[in-house]
Amino acid sequence: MSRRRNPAHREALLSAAVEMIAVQGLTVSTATIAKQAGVSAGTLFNTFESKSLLVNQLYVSLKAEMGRATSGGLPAEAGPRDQLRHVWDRWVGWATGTPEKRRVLAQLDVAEDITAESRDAAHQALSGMGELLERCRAGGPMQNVPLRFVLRILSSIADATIDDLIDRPGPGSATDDPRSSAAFDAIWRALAR
Amino acid sequence: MSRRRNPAHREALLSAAVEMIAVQGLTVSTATIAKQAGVSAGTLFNTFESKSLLVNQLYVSLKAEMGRATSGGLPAEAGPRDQLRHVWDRWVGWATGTPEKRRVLAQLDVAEDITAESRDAAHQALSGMGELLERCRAGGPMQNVPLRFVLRILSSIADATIDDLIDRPGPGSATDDPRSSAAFDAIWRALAR
Amino acid sequence: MSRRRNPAHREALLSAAVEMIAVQGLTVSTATIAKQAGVSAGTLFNTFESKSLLVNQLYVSLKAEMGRATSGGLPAEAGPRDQLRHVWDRWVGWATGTPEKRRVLAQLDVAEDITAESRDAAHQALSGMGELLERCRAGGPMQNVPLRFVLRILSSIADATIDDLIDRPGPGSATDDPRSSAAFDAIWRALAR
Amino acid sequence: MSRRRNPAHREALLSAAVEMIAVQGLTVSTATIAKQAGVSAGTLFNTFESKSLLVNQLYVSLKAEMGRATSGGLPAEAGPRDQLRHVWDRWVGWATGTPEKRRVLAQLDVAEDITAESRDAAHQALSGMGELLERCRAGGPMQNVPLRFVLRILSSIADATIDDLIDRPGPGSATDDPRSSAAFDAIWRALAR
DNA sequence: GATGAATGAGCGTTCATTCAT
DNA sequence: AATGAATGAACGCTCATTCAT
Repeated sequence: MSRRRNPAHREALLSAAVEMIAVQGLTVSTATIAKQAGVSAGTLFNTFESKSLLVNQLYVSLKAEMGRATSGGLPAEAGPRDQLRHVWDRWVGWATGTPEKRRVLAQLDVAEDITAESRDAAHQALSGMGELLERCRAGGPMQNVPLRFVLRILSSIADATIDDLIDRPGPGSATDDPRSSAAFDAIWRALAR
Repeated sequence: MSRRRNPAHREALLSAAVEMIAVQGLTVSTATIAKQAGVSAGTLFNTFESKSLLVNQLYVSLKAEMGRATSGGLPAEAGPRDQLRHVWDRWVGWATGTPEKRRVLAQLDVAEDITAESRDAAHQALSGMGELLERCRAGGPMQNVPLRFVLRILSSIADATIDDLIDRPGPGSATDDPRSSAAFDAIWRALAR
Repeated sequence: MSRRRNPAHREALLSAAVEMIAVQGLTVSTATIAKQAGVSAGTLFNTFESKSLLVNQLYVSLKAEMGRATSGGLPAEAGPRDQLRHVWDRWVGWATGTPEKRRVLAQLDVAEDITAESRDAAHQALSGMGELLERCRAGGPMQNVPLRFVLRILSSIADATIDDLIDRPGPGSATDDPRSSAAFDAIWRALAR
Repeated sequence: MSRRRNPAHREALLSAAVEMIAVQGLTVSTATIAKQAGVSAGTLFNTFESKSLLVNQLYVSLKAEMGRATSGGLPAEAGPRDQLRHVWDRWVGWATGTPEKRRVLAQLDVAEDITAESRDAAHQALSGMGELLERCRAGGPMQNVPLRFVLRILSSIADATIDDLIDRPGPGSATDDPRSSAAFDAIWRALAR
């Protein structure tokens, strides 16, 4: 008999994990996650095999969601700056819109038991940005360091900006906040000729 | 006269905590830390009262060490750029020189049970940079966002740079690595007029 | 369908607690109780939530058992003296028949972490005797002190008698032991007109 | 070199033990007792060798104190009833006057690690009452049970009376409380012809 | 002798995981 | 497949006792 896992369980458990990890950290018990998801302790392990695997898949899944949220609707006609700004706005918008997920990702980024494979898979999520970034830095001061490094710097600035916007929300939308614009300008000045 | 408290224990425990947290994460057992420090389980609790307090004091102490490593020997005569570069080089040099401590700080930065008081104390560590940063951004594009935000961006770039240098060590010293210079240039372009 | 909670565990744990507390006192470890009950350490806490709760429920349960053992089969037609003697015989018979339970009750009676609620619940166990006692003392020398006080005196005499019968068992049945009769006579003379 | 134990330590530790056991039960730590006594943890063990020994000596010492408090000033000319009443009043007076000591004795009476030797020594404390009790019961209904048993019954009534007077203090002095008189009358009726 | 830091066995409790139902 | 009771290793922490000072 094949174990047909109920896909609704998978989603419910991942959502529950986000909610509970956001509040209690990675030390939440599997029992707490299962209860929040409305399934039994056993079902969690039928669905994910181990807590570690659940956490790894959550990591990949959140990064993928972030990639998806960030990449759509790119204005094809626009120049690189406007395109990057578009990505930036979507990035900031998504993350400040789901602070729990951002919070969880911040924990997973430094978590011990996220495997190298998961980290690789997660990096794919932003790989769509690679080509754009390449165009942005062409001829600029960061043209001679690895693209991976540029992406890392960019991500760190994005995360810092997002965390500041979450910790100290401004009066308007996060995307229009002066901090978001200032950070984007900084990036652009750092990258472009 | 009573047996005197061995002052080396405190340092030994903090060092052991760095070593073991770097490898196993914050979930290392107090028994493991004590054993690594060469003292008994009881002595850990004589010295720190709780694991949480040990971790908090470790956080404050590492941040303070980082602050000290970063702040000394500033060339008084030099302009802001050279001064900031001086700080940058020391920062990168210290963190790449003690990758375990950097790794532990990355975990503590997002840890659940670091108290607000500890975070405040930790922020003092970089406060010496505040005035310098103020001079660097004067008249520049980041003059209108909170200094705290600028510091946050700066720190995130430093951490990203350091982590990349640690993950993929270059052939020479970290300070002379092109990534370090590129990141510093990026910061300077982001900050200054 | 889930695995069903084994209802025998609760009884096994309470029995094991009686056996081990009788021998080692209230400081027995939960591990010892669980092992004696033939269940795992975890099951003890699935069943009772804390050691303190186990101990409280044991107290209430032993008092209730004592109440039940004491109260049945009262000869309705008989006079107060014969009725009280009936209760007395059952009381002495039950307690000397399960010296471990008597021993445990003696410890729980003075235990620090028996709650007021548990003590209240326990008092209900002897409340059935209240009315009978009221009839016994009517017009007698103890008619003007609180009934609670009379019950306390009566209980203390019973316990002292039982403890002596347990410590120094006589040749025959405890109920027929001259000490039991002497103590009952003492009570009757103390109470009745 | 002989270990001259400072006798002041002994008294201070026994007093501290009474105070702390009365509040926290027999599980008080030796450190707590030592601190309350104003001596170091080490001195407690220089003075008593083990916690168990401290507790045993405390038991014997409290019983002895009770015996002394109870026995003095017996009116030589008086009849047995008045003499017993004299003892009774002193007993109730002493115990209600030092409720902490009574509380501690109640715990020690059922404690696991009070040795048989300590219990024997403790019984000596009331042995002075033996002869008086013998005279009181002569020709009475309790003349044919062991004196030890009579003493046990008497003690249990005294303790029950004292505990009730402590738990629910009356308006006047404990000795004049109707419960004290009622209990004494009960004893007298139980004992005497 | 007095001190109190050091010790380590032992505690109550948790929780990832298993498995009978 | 789904359940949740059962498991037992592991945890943070305590405390009677020892021993260097």
